[in-house]
Amino acid sequence: MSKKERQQQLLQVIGGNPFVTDRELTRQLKVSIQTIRLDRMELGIPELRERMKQMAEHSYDQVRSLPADEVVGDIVDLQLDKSGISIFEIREDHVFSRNGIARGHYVFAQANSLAVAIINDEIALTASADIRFVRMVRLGEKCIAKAQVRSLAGRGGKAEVDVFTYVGEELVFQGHFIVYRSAVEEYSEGGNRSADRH
Amino acid sequence: MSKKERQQQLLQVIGGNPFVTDRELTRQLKVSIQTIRLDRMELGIPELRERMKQMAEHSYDQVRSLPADEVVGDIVDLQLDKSGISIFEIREDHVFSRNGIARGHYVFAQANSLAVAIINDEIALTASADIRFVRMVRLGEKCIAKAQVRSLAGRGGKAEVDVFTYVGEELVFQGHFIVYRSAVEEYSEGGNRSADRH
DNA sequence: ATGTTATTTAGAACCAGGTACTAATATGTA
DNA sequence: TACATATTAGTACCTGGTTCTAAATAACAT
Repeated sequence: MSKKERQQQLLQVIGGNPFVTDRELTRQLKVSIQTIRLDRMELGIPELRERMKQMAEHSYDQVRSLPADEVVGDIVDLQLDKSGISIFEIREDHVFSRNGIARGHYVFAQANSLAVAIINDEIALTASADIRFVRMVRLGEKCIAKAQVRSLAGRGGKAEVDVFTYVGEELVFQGHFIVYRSAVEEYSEGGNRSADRH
Repeated sequence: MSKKERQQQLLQVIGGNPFVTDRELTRQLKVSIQTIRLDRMELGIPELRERMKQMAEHSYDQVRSLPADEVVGDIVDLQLDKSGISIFEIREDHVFSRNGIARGHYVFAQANSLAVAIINDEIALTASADIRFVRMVRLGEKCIAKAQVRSLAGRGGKAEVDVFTYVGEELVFQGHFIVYRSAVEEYSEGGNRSADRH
């Protein structure tokens, strides 16, 4: 068996079972452990422990990425159909554990929540958005999102809301949201709106 | 600080960051490494490597047991730098209580997480996104997000990822993500990590 | 065959992050 | 004071490697 063939097989075996040790590989491929290790080097395959670590980190980040908590940002100022401000502090839960940089969807969630809350209607849902993460946000930083309604189609139409999020003076995020609004009664149980928005 | 208090703190610290070594724990709890180890014994907390192994096995089992029926809120298929699938079920926490419609940022979060997870680099961050909420998603519905990498600029560049989210056959969300990627070496312990993922 | 290069194997030193075990030293507490 | 509990110290050992040097083997052309 040629070197290339063997390395292909190596990729296959480790692909099929990433938890295999070099010693087990020597049995399957019938070469010395040094050869296995040289092959791993050449193929850029990390050692078993590193493979497990990466899988663990990946899945750990994954778990934390499904936001479990409801409220994203405290709305400190709200003028319905006009403007609003929300504050959101980046905590451990909101960042990648590797580097302490905030996951984008938390920054988005703050802006989205604000864009929806600002609309004075029974139902307000985001229809589409065009967003840009201007700079990374880090653990401990306080994001201040400022929203402005740009246009309001009559009842049951769409609204356009711009949101700019700052850390201090610095712009970190900007988004242009199209928000559906309708006083449609299909779901409303007649209560006054706004109470359950954040 | 009493033994019980310390052990409570130990549980907390390891719970908050399972990747912590005993040595780091001595710094945080201000006791000797032997005490840390005795505490771990008593509490039945395995060593760091075992913890990582268990996490890795857990996620690996989930990935390879592609049930498509029962799994909730997780990545069920992942081909780094190519494509991925994630499933997320909308529960009470994720909807407006008034009408049972999912808040947009949860749907976005699923897509964003997937778009970032799919990128095979040390650091991957969303730079910008263009998204559309095609139809409302309701309480109890299962969102299946499918991501495809459309382009990959060389190391340290940007990647474009398209994500389409379905409930059953119906498209509910679509997004075009620009994801920053960099193999910044500050954290990398060398080696590419593509070969060992299925 | 001879020299040349590539490939494979061997072996020793070292590392992280532990376990297992023994023993000494606090710190209480009855 | 004596005894028990808690804490610290230290050593030997383990796994699954890395790094390095060096030798043996194979492959190939001249």
